Amino acid sequence: MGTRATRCDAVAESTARAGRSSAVPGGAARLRYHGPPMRTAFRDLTCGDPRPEHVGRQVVLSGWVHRRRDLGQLIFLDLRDRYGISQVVVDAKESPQAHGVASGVRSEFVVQIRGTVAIRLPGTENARLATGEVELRANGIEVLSEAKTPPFPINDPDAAIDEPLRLKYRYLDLRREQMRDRILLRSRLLRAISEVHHEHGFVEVETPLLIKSTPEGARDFIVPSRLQPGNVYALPQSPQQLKQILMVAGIDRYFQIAHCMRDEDMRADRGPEFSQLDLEMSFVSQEDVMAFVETMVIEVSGKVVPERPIREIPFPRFTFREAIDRFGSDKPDVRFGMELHDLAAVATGSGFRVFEETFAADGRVVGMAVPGMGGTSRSQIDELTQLAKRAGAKGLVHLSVEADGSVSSPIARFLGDDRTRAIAGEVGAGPGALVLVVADRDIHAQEVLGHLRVAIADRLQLVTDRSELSYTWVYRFPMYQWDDESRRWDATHNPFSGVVPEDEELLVTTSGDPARPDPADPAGRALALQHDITLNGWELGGGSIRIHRRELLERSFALMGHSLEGMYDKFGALLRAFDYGAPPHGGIAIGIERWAARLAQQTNIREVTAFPKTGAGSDLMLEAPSPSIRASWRNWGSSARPGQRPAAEPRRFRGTGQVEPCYSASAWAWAYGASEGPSSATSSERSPAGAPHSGGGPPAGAGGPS
RNA sequence: GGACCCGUGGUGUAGCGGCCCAACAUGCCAGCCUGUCACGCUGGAGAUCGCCGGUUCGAAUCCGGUCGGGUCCGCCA
Repeated sequence: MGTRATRCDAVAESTARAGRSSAVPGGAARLRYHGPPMRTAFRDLTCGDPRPEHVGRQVVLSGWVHRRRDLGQLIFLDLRDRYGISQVVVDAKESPQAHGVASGVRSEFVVQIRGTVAIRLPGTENARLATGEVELRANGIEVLSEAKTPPFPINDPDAAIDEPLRLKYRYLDLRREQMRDRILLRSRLLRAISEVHHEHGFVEVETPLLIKSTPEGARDFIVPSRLQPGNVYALPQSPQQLKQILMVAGIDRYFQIAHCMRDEDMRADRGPEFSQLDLEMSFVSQEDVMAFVETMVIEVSGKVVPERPIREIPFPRFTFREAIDRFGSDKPDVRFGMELHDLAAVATGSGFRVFEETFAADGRVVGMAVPGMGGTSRSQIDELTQLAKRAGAKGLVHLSVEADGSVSSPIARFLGDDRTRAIAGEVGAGPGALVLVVADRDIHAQEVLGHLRVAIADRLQLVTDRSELSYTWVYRFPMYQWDDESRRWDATHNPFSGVVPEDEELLVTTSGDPARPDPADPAGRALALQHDITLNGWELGGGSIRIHRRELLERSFALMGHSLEGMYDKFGALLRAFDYGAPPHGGIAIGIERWAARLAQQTNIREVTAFPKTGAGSDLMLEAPSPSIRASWRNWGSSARPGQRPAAEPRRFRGTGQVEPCYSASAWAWAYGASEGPSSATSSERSPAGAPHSGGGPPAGAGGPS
């Protein structure tokens, strides 16, 4: 091949370069790029390369015009590529050709510049550029591509830009420094994950994207089958069943960066499609899984963001109960205090109706001290109350501890001074503190306060070291939760989660009748061998040790009101696989977007996603979803033909004049109607990052946004 | 499905019943300028204030609806 010689040259160059760099072991040279050579037909160096060592060399650079400073006979061009920025000096006296071209060049033009690397005049060095000691004295410029004026500044890192604009012109947004850095960070994350897993003997296996629909859990994205008109595939919500089957296949240690899709509403930390680090191990205890994952997470963090310290190793572990009781969340942010306190001891028998009714209904009264907020104004209290109500509270009680230690509160006249003081004491409120109290049903009361805890910490900026990585484990989740509406037990995680050994008896001994679920069934108290990992108050991922024994699995399904036939209908492949010798196994799934976002100190996964979708699921750049699919209907078979056609209604976009299609609810009703009726069980790993969704979803026929 | 917030020259904002056929910054265009690095200076073009309807003598401004975007609840583990 003609490329052969070039490649050999390239390798030689690479070796020479690496040799130079390693002459400064561990020094500044480590920060420089010295991977594969960037020398190509269009350039000798990248825009991040030029250094004093290149002085005197005639080189060619190619890149985008970052900025132009035209001083008349002298023009400065900042040339940019993803490696950095180099200053080019164009002197009319030195090169009339270059000067002529440079006068006509504009921002974001792509140009190729030939010139000599020169040391900068004394006093004109730019310490803010890695290449700032030198400059390229141009003696020839060629415009490779002209460019329109961009719709927003590429060269201003501080510019606030309209979100839809960024998404529509994502290729321009990605040219910006911060976005480039985040994409590079995500790339390093993926690479580190791959390296660490291979080092630990994991096998990378890809699983299919066209799989079987499992209507419970999150809504599936559906793909019609052309070869089997009327039948549909589902896109995976996670490779849960497949990875367990891989364990039965003897793979022993599996990992994959898996693409997952869930047709549910978005949040800042989840979207309709996302990537997860999916892994599974055989012949392991929960301790084995947690130990490996912890090691892996520490190694990966060190490779991706070596400058960021991990707050605590080993990672703090909380049972679900402890996390809820102390932090009001199953993803506790432990970087600041303000822990919750149960007030049963001091609030019982107070005569205050709200408290009394709560206790009578087996609810909880919990409180939290906010240091320094004692003098909070009425309007701020109202704001907090609004926050609490939006989090689902019925109300918010507050007490103020004055500077002299006396306690005042609107409800002091109901509680009496002693009791009021006792509450302040119980939550550890010192002088000047504000005490917030919520009374509600168990877990809910804590979660409301937990919500306030995080919001207040955010406002008061209680996290002092934002660079810290604070990982925690949360485990011993309840296996099931009773759903009052559907009158049955639901898997808290997924139906294959194992039960802690001491609770196995609860499952085996009770007489669950699938036809009549019982909220008092002692099996409902069972705790799962489930483990979630969190980072800085976000759930990164979750997993479990699986049930690999048939009888326990059947019992578990029965508790949730599912028949054996129902199990086979949905999980036949896995259950049949279990008949042929399943090793004990377990694993975890970690959301790549959430991890990358936290590592990049971002609060929204869009910031670490190259091409994200909006809250309504649109891709503003590709203009997807589009109505062109209408032409494919004929291929989807007569049984799939909708009664009413899903109207793809054109919507006009602000400022674009483009037509944005969207599907009406009838399209979804149709798509889901084409699949079979409701059924049971989810296949998804619990809360895998990017964008999870699942759980007692609507019956298949009713799916879809209404 | 629900709540809240946002939408004004290319971009970011100000204006929130008449003083606004809309102001500022930046960008853009033109001219001048040989050491700039957010270059500087001079001049210029550019918006009927997302869209529709209503209230009013009068609407960017108030009200209703709608579209788009964001955050949160539900949903999703």
